[in-house]
Amino acid sequence: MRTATAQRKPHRASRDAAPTDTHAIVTHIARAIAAHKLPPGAKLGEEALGEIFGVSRTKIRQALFQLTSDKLVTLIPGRGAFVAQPTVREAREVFEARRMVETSVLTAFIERASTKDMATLKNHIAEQQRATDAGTAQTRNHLLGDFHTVIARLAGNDVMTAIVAELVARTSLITLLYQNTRGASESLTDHHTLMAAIEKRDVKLALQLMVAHLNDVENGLVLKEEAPVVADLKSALG
Amino acid sequence: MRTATAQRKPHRASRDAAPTDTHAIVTHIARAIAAHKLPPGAKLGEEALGEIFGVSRTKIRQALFQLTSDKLVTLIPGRGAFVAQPTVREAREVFEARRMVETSVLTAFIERASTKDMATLKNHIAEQQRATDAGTAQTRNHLLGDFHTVIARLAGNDVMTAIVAELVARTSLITLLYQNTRGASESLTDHHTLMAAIEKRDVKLALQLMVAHLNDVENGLVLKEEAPVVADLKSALG
DNA sequence: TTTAAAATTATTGTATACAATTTAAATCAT
DNA sequence: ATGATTTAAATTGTATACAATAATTTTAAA
Repeated sequence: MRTATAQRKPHRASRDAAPTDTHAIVTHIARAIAAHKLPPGAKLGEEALGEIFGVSRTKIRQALFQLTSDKLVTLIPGRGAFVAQPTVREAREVFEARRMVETSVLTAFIERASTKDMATLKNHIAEQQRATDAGTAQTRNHLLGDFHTVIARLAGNDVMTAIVAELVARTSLITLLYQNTRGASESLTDHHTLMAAIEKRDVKLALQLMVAHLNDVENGLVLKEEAPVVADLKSALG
Repeated sequence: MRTATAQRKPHRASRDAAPTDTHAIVTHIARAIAAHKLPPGAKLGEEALGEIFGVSRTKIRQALFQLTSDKLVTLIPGRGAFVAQPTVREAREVFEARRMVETSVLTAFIERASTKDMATLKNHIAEQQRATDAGTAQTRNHLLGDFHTVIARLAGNDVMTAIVAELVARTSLITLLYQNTRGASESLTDHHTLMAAIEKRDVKLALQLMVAHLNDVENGLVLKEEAPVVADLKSALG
């Protein structure tokens, strides 16, 4: 069945470390990007990543392709993979998309939410508060973004949830590249105010607040084409 | 630098056929699915596809991963790739997502469209008409779906355009799986009526018509869990 | 004959080999 | 020295090798 040629170094079937799967690698890198450990423009060398994750280039490649389709990584043919550097135009489009998508999702949530859903959401805000008071910047930022995804999830539409999640991830890259002058505490305040309107099931007010919130974040950015930032790998992926 | 072992059959650098790139493969398979040549549930064997496209499994694999992230293909670990079979729930969610997303996009289009944009859209409908009168079912269906994507593109937001395009592609899979009883001519009529409202820049009416259109398509489906359909490869990818 | 078990064959998952580029370094001319 | 050319090293793109798993067929038992 197979044309036998010459024997080489044997493939090692059982490994010492865990058999890290592709999804884990994608998540790990995505997290590092969201946590601003890997700045926009950073080179993502395949061999280097393979070494870090104890896996061959094959899997790294898969991960990089997936990240590319998530728009977190840019793949330049023959040159390699880099952490994406969304343009000003793309940044504006992502924010517009969020206004469009999240207003619909929020409406659906308010119309459908059970008392339990409301409690879940309030609880999430409490977590955000705790992380802001006494957590790392990384978890705080993650939770602040995750809030929007959670609303989508509780609205009960997985398709919309995936869309929101992708937009939120892209936003975190954007806010790093165009240093937002707006602090995390302002966002948290927005979330509190928004939650109050949601709980009263005041759709009109809630939509107004959501749009205002997204606008404020966008306006807090310095949306000018910047000189690319660069940095190294090994330190970022602890 | 490299540990030389034994020589094997040489890699053929220059090929006889065109050096088909991954994107072309993705498009080709996606088209075949949209054209209903590859029914939901059909097995997508790697070796077989490689033979068809004259390329190794490596590239086929990449293409299948991409199609999986587009939700047109389902990847079962250890078992292989299959044309996706969206569940009833997923189908409903895709339609809800389209109502949410496309109303926002349509509003933006009407507010921003230049006279030229209007003409472009009208021209697209004329194409749809021609394809319905005297074209293949494949191009007709493609154009009927593409109409929605074109509105997004003309609205000027690439992020939203990508989202709409993905939802439209998934819809074509859904309409096959849950045989829609509604004919193409009805959709075309809807498009004509919608265009009239768009041209008058009557946002309220246009939104009403768009939602009604999407609802009618959804209601034309038999949304019951069906027994899987299956079929072969070679014939589908002419 | 029908079912269960074993052996066989085919397919997927992952690593590696090698060609083609691209990047970096070294050499040479101005 | 500075800039252009050549040479060398590293990196990416693609195919292939082999291991592991799943599907299939064959054989054996009931």
